[in-house]
Amino acid sequence: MKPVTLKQIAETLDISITTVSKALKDYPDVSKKTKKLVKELAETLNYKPNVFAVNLRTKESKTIGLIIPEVVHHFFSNVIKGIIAQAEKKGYLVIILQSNESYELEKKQIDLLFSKRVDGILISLANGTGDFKHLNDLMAQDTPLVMFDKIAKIVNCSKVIINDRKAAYTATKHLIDSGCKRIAHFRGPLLPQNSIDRFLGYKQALTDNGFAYDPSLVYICDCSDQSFDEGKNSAKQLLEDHDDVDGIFINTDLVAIGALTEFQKQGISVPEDIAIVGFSNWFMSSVISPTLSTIDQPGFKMGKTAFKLLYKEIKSRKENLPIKFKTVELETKLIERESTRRFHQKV
Amino acid sequence: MKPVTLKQIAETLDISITTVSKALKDYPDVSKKTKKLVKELAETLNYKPNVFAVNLRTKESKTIGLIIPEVVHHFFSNVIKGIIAQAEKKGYLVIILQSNESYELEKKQIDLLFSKRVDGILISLANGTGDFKHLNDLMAQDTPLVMFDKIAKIVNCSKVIINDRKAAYTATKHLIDSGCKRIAHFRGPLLPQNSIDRFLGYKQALTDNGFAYDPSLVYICDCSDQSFDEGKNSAKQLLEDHDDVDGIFINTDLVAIGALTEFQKQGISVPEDIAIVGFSNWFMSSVISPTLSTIDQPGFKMGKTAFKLLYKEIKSRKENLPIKFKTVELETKLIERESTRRFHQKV
DNA sequence: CGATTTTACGAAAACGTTTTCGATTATGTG
DNA sequence: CACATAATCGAAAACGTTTTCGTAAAATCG
Repeated sequence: MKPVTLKQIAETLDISITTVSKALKDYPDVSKKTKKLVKELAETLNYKPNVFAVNLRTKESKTIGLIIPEVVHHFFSNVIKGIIAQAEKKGYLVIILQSNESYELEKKQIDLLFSKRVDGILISLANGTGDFKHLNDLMAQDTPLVMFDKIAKIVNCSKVIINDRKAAYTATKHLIDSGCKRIAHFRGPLLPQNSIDRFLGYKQALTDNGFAYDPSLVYICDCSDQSFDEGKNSAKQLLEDHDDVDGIFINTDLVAIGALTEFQKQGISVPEDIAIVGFSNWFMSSVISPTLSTIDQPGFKMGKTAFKLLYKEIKSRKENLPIKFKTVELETKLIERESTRRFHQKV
Repeated sequence: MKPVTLKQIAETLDISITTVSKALKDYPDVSKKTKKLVKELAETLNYKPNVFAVNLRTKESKTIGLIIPEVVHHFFSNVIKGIIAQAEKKGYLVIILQSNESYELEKKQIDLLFSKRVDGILISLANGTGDFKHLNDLMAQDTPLVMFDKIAKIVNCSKVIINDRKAAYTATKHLIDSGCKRIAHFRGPLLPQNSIDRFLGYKQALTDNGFAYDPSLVYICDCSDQSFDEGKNSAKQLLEDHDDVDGIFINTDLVAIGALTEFQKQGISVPEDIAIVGFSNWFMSSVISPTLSTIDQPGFKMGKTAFKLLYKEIKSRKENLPIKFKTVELETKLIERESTRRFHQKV
C-alpha cells in the first residue's frame, strides 16, 4: 500500500540506496547490468520518486505561481492556457491564484507563493496596485518574477506586454482613415497603465492628424463584471451629450458590444452613423452583427512567452549565470470588420 | 540571503531545535517565556518553515490538482474560480491542468498529479474518456478524487453534478408551455453523459406531453471552438429541412446565440416564429437581443462544493475515518427571457 | 607480475522539519 | 525533608532523496 522507495528496491536487489538512485538517473559509474536490474524492478514496482524528498534535496519544486486579477475573463483565460501549455512542455506545474484586482490580496498571495517556495512567479498586476515593495522584496529573496500585460514599468524584472499606446493609436487612426470627424473614447479605469496608454494613443492619434483633443469626449468605464452595461450607459450618455460624434475607440470589446447594443436600440446605425473600434479581439466580436473592428491582443502567445522568460530566468539562476531582464513586446494587429466599414477616404 | 531555519533560531537563542519547533506550534510543554522569545525572533528574522521539509515529514502538500477539459470556457472558468476561492479558504493551493478533451492527456495528467503527490484531485472528464482504469487506479493508491459536471457514473467516488436530464426536461417543457407545437433539439456530442442526459430530458418532455419524438429534429453540434458557427449551420440546416419547427432547445448558450444570429439574418423572428431555450446562463445571453431564455448552471457553486467534498475526504482519510462517497446535485433553474416570450398558453 | 588506471559500488552527510520519549528541574504535599 | 507530580526541555529518529568522496575489485599496461 505504501509508496515504493529507493530503500525497498535496494534491499530486494541487495545493493545500496546510492546505487539504485544513480542507476535510475543513468550515472556513468554504475554498470549496465545493475542499471537494467534496477530499472526493471523500479518499473514493475511502479516506483515514483518522492517529490517531497526531491524538492527538499534539490531546493526546487518544478512549480510556478500565477497571480491573475480575474480568472473568468476571455483575455486572461487565454493567457492562463498559454502559460499552462508552455509550462507543461518544460515539466512545470502552475498554481493559480486570483487577486480580484485587490492589492491587499495580491500581497498576501505573493507571500503565500513565496512560502510555498515556487520556482518563480508570473503576475499580472491588480488595478489597485500602486506600491511595489512586495514585488521587490520577492525578487530580493531570489524568486524569479515576470510580469505580463498589467505591469509596473518601475519594477526591474522581465516583462511581456503589448504596446497599448501604439495599438490605440492604430485603432484611432483607423477611425480617422474611415472618415470619422469627431472621435470619442471609452476608456478603462484610471489606474492601470494599460488604459492610460490606450488613452494616450488615442489622444496622440488625434493631435497628430489635426484633430482637437476634447476631454468631454472621453468616458470612463470601470471594466468590472458589468462591462457590458457600462458600455450601454456610456453610449447613452454620449448620445445625450453630443450629437456630432461619428466614431468611438473603446477600451474593450465587451464594452464596445454594450455600446453597439445601445446604439442599435436607439436606431443609431453602426458604422454609418457611428463607427466603432474595440480592443482584444474577443471571439464574440467576429460573431455579432455588425462584426466589430478591434485590436487583436494575443493572450495565448503572451502566456507562452511569459513562461518562456520565467523559465530562462530560473535556468540562469540555477547555473549562476548573470540574469538580464528582458521586455518583450508582442505584436498586435488591427482587425477591420463591419463596424468601421464606411465610405473609406484614406488620406 | 539563505532562508532562515529552525536551527538558526535555536542557535542564536541557545536552545534546541525541538523547542523552537514546539514553541512556534504552541505545544503545551514549552514555557510562555521561551515561546515569546522564539516567536519574536522568528518574526524579526521573517522565518518561514521550509514547506519541502514539512511536506516530507507530514506527507501532505496542501495542494490539490484540477483537471479540466478546457480553461477558456465560460462555465469552466467559473468552476475554476469557485474551486480556487474555496481552496484558499482552507489553505489549499490548486494546480490546474487542461486535458483538451483528450483521454490520453487526461491519463498522463492524472499520473503527473499523482507523482506530484497532491492531496487530492478534482476532475471533469474529457469527452473522449470511456475507460476509467486511470481513475480507479488513482483511488486505489489512496488519492482522494471527486468528479464534477462531466462525470462517470460507474466510478465510485464523490461527485457534484446538475441534473441535466431534469433541466432539459424543464427547458423543453417551457417551450411547450410557451405554445410551441414542433420542438427541435440541437444536442451536444454523442459521448459525454451530459448531452445524452439533456437529449433524454428533451425526449421525455415531448412524450410526456403528447408530442411525437422525431429524430430528424435532433441536430448534433460538436461544441468545440466553433460552437457559434455550429449553431448557425444547424439553424440553416433546420430551416432547409423543416418549415414547421417553432421551438428549439439548444445544448449550449453559445450555440443558441449562433442559431439566433442565423435566424435574424434570414428574417425569422425569435420568439414569434421560433422560440429558443439555451443552456448555461452565460452572461451574454442576458445581453443579446432578444435576450435568451436558458437554464442557469451554477459553475461557481459547483467549484466550491466540489472542493468542499474533496476537503472532507482528505480530512477523513487523515483521521482514518470511514469515507463515504456523496453525490451532490446542484439546483438549476429556468431563466425565462425574451427568446420564449410568446402568447403563453400554460396548461 | 607489479604498477597504474578504470570501473563499480557504498557510506555517510545533508536537506529542514516533526514527534516520541526520556531526562531534568521546579513545584507541591505530607 | 522525602517524595510525588508537574513543568520544561532536548536527543534522536524519521521522512526519502541526492551527491560527494573514498575504496575495493577489475582491467590495462609495460
